Amino acid sequence: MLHVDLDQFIAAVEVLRRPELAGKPIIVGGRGDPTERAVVSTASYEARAFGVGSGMPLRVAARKVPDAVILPVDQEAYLAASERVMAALRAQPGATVQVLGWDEAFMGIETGCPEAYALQVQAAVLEQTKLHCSVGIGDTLVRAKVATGFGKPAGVFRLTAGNWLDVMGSRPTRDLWGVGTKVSGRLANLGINTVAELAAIDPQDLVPEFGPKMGPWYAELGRGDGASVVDDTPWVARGHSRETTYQRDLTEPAQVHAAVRELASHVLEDVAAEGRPVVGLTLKVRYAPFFTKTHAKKIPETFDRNEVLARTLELAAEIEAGRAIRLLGLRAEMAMPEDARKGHTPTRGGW
DNA sequence: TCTGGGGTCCTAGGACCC
DNA sequence: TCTGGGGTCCTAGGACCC
Repeated sequence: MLHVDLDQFIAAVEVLRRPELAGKPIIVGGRGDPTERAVVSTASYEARAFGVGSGMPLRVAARKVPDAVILPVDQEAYLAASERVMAALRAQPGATVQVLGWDEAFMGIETGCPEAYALQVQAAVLEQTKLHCSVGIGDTLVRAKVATGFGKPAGVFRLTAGNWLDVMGSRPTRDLWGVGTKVSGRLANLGINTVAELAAIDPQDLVPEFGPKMGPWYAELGRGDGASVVDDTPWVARGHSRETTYQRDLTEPAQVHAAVRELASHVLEDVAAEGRPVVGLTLKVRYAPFFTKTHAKKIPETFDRNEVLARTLELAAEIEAGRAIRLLGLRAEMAMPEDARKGHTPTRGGW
């Protein structure tokens, strides 16, 4: 299968509508104001050369690249561009397309020459959207996904059982898709530092540290093994959430109350659009400077606005009085349709 | 340097039941 | 009087991804 990933997608979309920005260091984040609390969504390659990356505080990024063009996030524009890209992928002969996010997808295909097919995909995407992408080829989803990183920018790379360890074996476990800083640290404590070392481990040996599911899954990841089926079943959201980071911390009870109501009304709109009952609520509170606490509540199936709002306010009552609040988030979990797929995908994450 | 906003899934521990 | 063993549900929190 193939994994297709657009190159510096958000920055590229911005350049499309403002061609004079081509070749400049572009940073997209928040409302485009580096004095606000916000982080970088995407930086162009020119900005990345200065050490700017996704997730970095906008303020810090602006300091690193004084000449950067800093732009606000425009989700509608990226979504529209994304839909054109996905349409181009779906139009490819014999392709099953599984969308992973705005700017990436798996493609299941039958072909004698995947490299030729990949070049064809790149040409089609470029022709129909004016955007460049990189393509990974693999015999599992994990290998295809990891391969794309070696193809960037605008290239093609193939990873299979045959060359996986040659390419990845000496790399740190952190380079694997699904291993972050925490897990790589815990693996290091077990004496496992490289992908090759992880690949050699008996899956059962990781159960005491990571549990019955994740332990064996990490071992599989080290080998690059796992699912190899591209699934184009339409995605069904498990829930919806809204979060707001306040530019100034909330300190007054009345402010908190108003903020919770605001949040709840947004979440209710999102849920209403799906037409499925709410079965659980989670209120997330970040007390300044960085302590996060969640309050969760299962609720009887209900669509009812007032019911959900009342339950949200019950949760809000658990907020500690007198503490400065930097962020509030509310997540509503929805009842799943009977036939919705569950646990098919090989990793966690927002798709 | 000081940390967005949208998601998914897993685990541990306590409550409760038989 | 002291306490098995299994199950489910719920809450809280963690980790990761884009």
